[in-house]
Amino acid sequence: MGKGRAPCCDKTKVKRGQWSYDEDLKLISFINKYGHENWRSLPEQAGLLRCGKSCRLRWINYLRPDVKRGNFSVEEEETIIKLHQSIGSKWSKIASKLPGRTDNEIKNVWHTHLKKRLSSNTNLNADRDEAATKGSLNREETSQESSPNASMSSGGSKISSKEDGVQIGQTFQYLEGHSEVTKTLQEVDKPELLEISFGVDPEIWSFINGLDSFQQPENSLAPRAYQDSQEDEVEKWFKHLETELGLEENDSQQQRSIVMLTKNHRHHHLGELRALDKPLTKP
DNA sequence: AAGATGTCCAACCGCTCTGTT
DNA sequence: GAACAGAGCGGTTGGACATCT
Repeated sequence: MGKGRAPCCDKTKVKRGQWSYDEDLKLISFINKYGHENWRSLPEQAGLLRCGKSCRLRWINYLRPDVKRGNFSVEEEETIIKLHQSIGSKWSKIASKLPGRTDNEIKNVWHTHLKKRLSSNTNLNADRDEAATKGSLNREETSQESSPNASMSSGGSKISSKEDGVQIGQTFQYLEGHSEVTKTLQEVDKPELLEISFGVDPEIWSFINGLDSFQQPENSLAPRAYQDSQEDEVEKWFKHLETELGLEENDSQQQRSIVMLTKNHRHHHLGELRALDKPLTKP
């Protein structure tokens, strides 16, 4: 045992800010191979210039296969409100009652959405109408076509929409500590996620520009079939990228994880396209 | 069209909790 | 029981994006 408390990391030697796709791939492939027994030593072992805490946060809040993204259903929001009233800002406790949701996400939703709603008006119904018209949280944009439960991949009826390569409901394994955990793939591939911003290496764009028919419409709420065809293209791109990064493996578990990652990331990239509002053309 | 302002969310910070020696 | 390391938690912030003027 050393003396005094060691800093969690050397701030001058770690990268901070937005995670890159490469970093995500490294982290997810490392955790799939070796698990995350020790967050402190993980970054070095995984070849990441990141603080262990940062890796942990990234994994838990974003890369973890069972993390559910997208809309909070009315039921989920009401659960948050009720639990917050009873136990206060115990976000991790609240998160434990909402499968697939992270404490950070719940906290954000509370601070940016639910708190205001409660303070301005205690009438939930009136506020829901307001939220719907304002399109708050940019996730309501598809609310007309989705029932409150439509965005939930757990709790309600099991969604089994077919996705390219993976399907909702598909099970897969990954390591958590020393034990192998089997998880069911939840719906993370939501059109509304196109709004999420993501920092992308400019070189990646030059590669994307080489892809045919990968053009983002002005309206990100494109028909589902259109998005699916785009996703096929992006899938090809990610396969190429994995090869380039030397992350391609025969290990089926890892491949599944990478698919998960790519499915998360492609939304970021699509969102980026939308943000840039630039047509992608062949060089 | 462009600057100002508002909103949202990923990530960081620092503290507390828990397990280990 | 004390001291420490590592993990977890909750508050806060910075930056990207959206909307307003």
